[in-house]
Amino acid sequence: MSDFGDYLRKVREQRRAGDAKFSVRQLAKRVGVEPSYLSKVERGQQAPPSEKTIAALASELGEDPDVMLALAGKVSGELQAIIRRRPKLFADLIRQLKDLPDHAVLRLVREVRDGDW
Amino acid sequence: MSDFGDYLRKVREQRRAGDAKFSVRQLAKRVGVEPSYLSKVERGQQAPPSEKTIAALASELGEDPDVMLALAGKVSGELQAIIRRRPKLFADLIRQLKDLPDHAVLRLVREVRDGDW
DNA sequence: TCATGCGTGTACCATATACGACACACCCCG
DNA sequence: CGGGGTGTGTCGTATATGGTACACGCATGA
Repeated sequence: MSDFGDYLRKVREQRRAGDAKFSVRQLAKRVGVEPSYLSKVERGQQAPPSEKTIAALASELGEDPDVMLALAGKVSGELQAIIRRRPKLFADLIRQLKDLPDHAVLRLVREVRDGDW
Repeated sequence: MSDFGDYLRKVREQRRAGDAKFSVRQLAKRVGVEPSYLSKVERGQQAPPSEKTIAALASELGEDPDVMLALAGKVSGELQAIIRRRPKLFADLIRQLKDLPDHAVLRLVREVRDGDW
């Protein structure tokens, strides 16, 4: 049940179909880890990498870092820092939004972006 | 520069002024850790405890767990799980709210709470 | 045939996290 | 003066995290 590994493998193989630069070995090299390590991660024999490594993978693969981190069971340190600055405020808000449907949350995002906030 | 330790000590000593049950030893016992450990945490000789222990401390002291976790440099696993379920949505929203003043965010919280969402 | 690249198996490891165990010196009060 | 409670110093440690190092067998193409 390695969500992260399965996803990583799937994406990498897709990229690889059109570009040999996406072999385990070459990707590992660009990302800065050992090929055997990356291989184990893909097969779920190894827990997902650190945030730093995941970010590098996402960047190389053209994927969303937040999504990949989520699959790894993590939340980016940057987001955590934002929350920590105003813990009550953000904790309340997030809990309120927990069960709201996507479109409602999205509406909020847009409202904030476009509004005179 | 131990934010967490200083805060903990301050709060505990306040409670202690009116109730001897808030000695290091007795609080430690209720919380389920060794007194020497708690003492070191208060003085910043020891990194802040785990989320579980912080939650127990907050509960015993009548403090907000999210605030104490924030002082410890953490974000509750519960909140992280909410974010992980819809990473893009929440990541976008949180980043948008990053520099908004408190009252604006608060307005949002209320809006969601009261609205026909 | 042989160098090159591929994915992977095995073994090992450095650092961080989150504490526990125990003893010591001090103070109070009965 | 002794028994209980107080805070703290020292030492040790189990587990998790996030990897590295190296070798093996297979494929492929020159």
